[in-house]
Amino acid sequence: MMCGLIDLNDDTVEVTTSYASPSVNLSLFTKTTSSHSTPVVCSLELWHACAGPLVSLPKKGNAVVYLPQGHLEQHRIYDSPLITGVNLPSHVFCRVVDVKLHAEKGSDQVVAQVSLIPDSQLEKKLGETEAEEDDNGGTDEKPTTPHMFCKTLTASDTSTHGGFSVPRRAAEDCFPPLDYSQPRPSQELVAKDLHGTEWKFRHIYRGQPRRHLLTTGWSAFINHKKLVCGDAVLFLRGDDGVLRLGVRRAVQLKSSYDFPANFARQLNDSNFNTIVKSISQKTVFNVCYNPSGSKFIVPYHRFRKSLTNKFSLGTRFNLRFETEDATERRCRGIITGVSDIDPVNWPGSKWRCLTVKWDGVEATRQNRVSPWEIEGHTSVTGSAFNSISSPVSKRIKTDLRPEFHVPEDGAGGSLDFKKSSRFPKVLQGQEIFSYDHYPYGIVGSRNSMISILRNDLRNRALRSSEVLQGQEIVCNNSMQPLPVIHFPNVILQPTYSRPIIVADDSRHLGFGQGYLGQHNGHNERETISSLLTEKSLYPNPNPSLSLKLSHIGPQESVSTCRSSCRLFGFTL
Amino acid sequence: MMCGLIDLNDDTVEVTTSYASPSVNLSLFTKTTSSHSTPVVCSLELWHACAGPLVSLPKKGNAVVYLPQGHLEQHRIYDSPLITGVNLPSHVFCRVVDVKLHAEKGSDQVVAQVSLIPDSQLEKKLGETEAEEDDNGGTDEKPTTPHMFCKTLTASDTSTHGGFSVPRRAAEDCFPPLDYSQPRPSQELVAKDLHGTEWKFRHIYRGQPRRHLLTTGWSAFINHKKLVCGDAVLFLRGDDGVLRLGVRRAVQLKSSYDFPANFARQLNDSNFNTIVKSISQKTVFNVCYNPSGSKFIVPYHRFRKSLTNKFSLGTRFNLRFETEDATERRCRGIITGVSDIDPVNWPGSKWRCLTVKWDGVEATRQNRVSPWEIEGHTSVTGSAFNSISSPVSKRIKTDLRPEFHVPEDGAGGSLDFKKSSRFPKVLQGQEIFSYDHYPYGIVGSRNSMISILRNDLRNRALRSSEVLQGQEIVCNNSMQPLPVIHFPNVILQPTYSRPIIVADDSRHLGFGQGYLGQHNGHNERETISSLLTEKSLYPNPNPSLSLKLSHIGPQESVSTCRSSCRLFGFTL
DNA sequence: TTGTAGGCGGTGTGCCGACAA
DNA sequence: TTGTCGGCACACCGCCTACAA
Repeated sequence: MMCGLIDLNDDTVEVTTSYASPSVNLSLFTKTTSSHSTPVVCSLELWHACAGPLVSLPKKGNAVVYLPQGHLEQHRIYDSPLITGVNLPSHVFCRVVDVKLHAEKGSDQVVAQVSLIPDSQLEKKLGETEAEEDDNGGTDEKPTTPHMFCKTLTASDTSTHGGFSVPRRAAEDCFPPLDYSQPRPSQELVAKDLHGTEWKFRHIYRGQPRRHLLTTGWSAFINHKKLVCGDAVLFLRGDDGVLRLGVRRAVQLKSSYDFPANFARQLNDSNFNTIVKSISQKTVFNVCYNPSGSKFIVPYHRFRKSLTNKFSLGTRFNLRFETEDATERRCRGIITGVSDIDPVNWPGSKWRCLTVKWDGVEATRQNRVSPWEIEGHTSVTGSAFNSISSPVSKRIKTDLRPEFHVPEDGAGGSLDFKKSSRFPKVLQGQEIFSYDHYPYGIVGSRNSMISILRNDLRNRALRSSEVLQGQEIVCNNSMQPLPVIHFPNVILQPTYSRPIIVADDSRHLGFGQGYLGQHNGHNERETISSLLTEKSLYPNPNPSLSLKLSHIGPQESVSTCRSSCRLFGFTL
Repeated sequence: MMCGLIDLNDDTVEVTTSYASPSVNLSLFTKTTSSHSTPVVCSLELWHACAGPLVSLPKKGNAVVYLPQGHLEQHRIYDSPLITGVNLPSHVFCRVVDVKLHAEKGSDQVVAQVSLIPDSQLEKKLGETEAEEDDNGGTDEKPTTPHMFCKTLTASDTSTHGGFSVPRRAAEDCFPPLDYSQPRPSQELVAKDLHGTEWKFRHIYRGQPRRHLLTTGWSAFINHKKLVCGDAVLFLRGDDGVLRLGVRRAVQLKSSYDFPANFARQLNDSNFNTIVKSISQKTVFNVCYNPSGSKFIVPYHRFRKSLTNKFSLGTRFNLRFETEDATERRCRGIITGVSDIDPVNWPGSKWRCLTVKWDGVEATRQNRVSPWEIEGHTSVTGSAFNSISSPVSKRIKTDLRPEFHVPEDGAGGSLDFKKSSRFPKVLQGQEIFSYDHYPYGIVGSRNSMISILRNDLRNRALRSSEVLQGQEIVCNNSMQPLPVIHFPNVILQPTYSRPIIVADDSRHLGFGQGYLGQHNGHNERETISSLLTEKSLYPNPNPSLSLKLSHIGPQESVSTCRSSCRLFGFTL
């Protein structure tokens, strides 16, 4: 289920050592890629822009430590029968033979395929205080200034009712100029995604006051990528003049029909037996490295440094991490213990061997970290949480040069990893939602994600047999099983004439753009689940998801809503 | 990708010999079945009705011959690297341990899972003239008379424009009676398919003259099953009063997204290495037996008999077979040679070892048959092709007892196979199309299959990324890549105000029910392929498959057709 | 008896400017 | 500057009868 192969090699340093060609069978990969036949020469920038600011990748020739334990954790095949009894070292010292960038077909999630070869020389050198290897840190960072912007999709952007509202500066920066002398200038935009697929949009400058809009073509894009309110799109105009676009999801799309394919691919591609064999024979093996998953490939220097660090109980530390909305954040904690997380299978492993206690509200974070993840207590002024509490006035920032910043490297010294530092702040455009600044949007807790709805629900779920998680099948007025979403303790409310969905603690969870019917009026507050059941009655000639609304706001008559729905993924 | 497990065992004779329980890992099967959680107690009749009149299945305890060569042929993994070098006997004598009936999830195609155990006793007995084993031929055929009918779907039946026209006798025979005293009597029908899924339909008796119709719910069924004009549905009311319905496709649906799953399942389920191991160790193994594929499980007696037959060159023979429209037919030929089809891998195999020359128009059939497939020249009066040339006056026949017929067994003696002889003629309802009797339908050559079209094409292909075979992706007026079907040498024509699709030799291939627009008129006859390209231009606000029409019939103004399309599978 | 055509109401989609935050 | 709303055009869906084969 992958395509859009991106060869990173153009951009990497020449590897001084030469390695044998990979011995692992990549036939599955090759087949799948060729079956989609996308010989993509795609933008490295786009991959990194989609990956987010904190994603770092090893480069060809780098020395790294591979942690099988973390790899298994990511792939959730920890309890697979294949794995038990594997006698693998918990830390495998390797050279990076190759790095290839991919994007998952269904979700557009970025993935890197890293080819590693075990290098026992590295383990021997562990104790030595040799000079740092020439990893040639950032010298090859071409000072390209791609014109790009990233915008969190609003309810209107993802509604079936209209198109995409382009921030003015973004349009001027990234899109070809329009002839503003015309009354309604417009042009056709063509943008390539990570897979090399071309998307065409009508770009028009109209309205009073005038603004940039993407109209025709936008809905198809939204549908195809299954984007919902709260996700973000990014446009990027390279020096070659080619317009590219990418996607960053607020919640990782775990498409029901993607999962098995991915699972199979992972099992095949990084089949653990193959990896075990390769490691014992010191031959090249491939791992699929999902940057948003667990970081089981660690720069050698960072790992070595973490070994020399003293982690006494009570030591304070910092940890940088990336939130789901691509914001880089820090949090602080205190080391409370050192112990194996899995003493049976992985005795002596450093993988998440530190138990910690987090400061403040971060207490909900998992209480284990790996030594190389944390940084010594550097004096950071300001609260670690100011990005939450401070009002964010702008939702979008174009990539202006002065805003570049090089992330402080703290104690880790990850110079041998290529950071996505070219677009460090841009992705912060995906701001953390707050009621104050995003009144009709989505409350972005990781576990509450509602989008604007429409009848696609029916099309997609019924015709394509994609039943979404959390849905129940009930018989509705179409007389066929329809997926119905249960919103426990959620109340549907209208805002003006269009409904918004509100949790019973009055948080706004989203709103829809359906039409309010002229049916029997209702003023009571009722939960949606009951309403769905009540409305799922025969006969009703036109099947649609019928919801009753409670009364709120300036709406006089509130009644049944024949909702126009767009709903992709959803947990509550 | 299977569900709808049907246990045949209730209906089979008690097996006298007891066998070890299957040693083959069925976990994949079990998992998949349970994941769909359809603990179906489903009708054996329905399975056989869907399978067609000529499908025969072995029963528990039967003696059979398994031909690995034919198995591999069916699974098209003949050239798989897994298979080379396998040293398997070409004929494996087995006992049937178990038979389980399934239906494929995507296509509703019937499949049987047959568990076999090698039995060397059978091979030893080959030469003996022992009394026939008690296979208990047809004694357990309960004289149930299920009320059923099978109807080939018309263009109107599959159109988005309306519902399903139920033949009167069929409705009276299979559906609960309506209160005809009412002006428009109606009821809700619930019917279970092979998977146990319930489908609900509004059954109404209305119109002038009055007729039975299925309205609400029908479109959803058509969509879900991806049925097109030319396919057939069958309804069956069992003695338990439960209404069931099945599907027979005119052209086997090779859904693009089903295929990989099936392929994987087959590889896993009847993994050839496993089978090879089982045969050498004489343990139970499972094969997925697709009755419409190659018949690689042959009744022991039939196989033995075929060995004793003398097939001298020039011998005339009959062969019964099933056409794609479920009609049982015969054709005649003459034996021209005896030779191994694959002397390298399967020397001495009887699998399709006879080369033959067919009489008349059947010359296009493949020129190899297996000895047990053919029957000696019995005196059959009438042409072998009369079912083609004779006009078929009725498209539907209810299952009236007097119409039962027991198929002649010819020389094969397949008494130890359970035949679907309960509904021998009903499925002939899927008649061979002819222009005379089916003027607006589909010309049913195996390689020309067009259905009514609608915008589902866009929904399904674009949103669900199901691109149909034979389609090309071009940019149309929605500004996104849309699948566009190329009809070489095909001309679109209107009939009254709705278009029909006509081949350039003036055969009607089908028709659509789109609305004719008020755009630029065209009277020329043009091929669709060029029209599609021409109309795929920006700007056009409402994306749809735009076709120009040539002028024909009583339509005054012929112009661009914003077609309402339903198109599932298609080759031309 | 039943296949197809035309009528028509309901509703979803998507482009537009108005308006206000 | 840009998010949302109401209006609107238009196309599709599906239920109905008329008519004719």
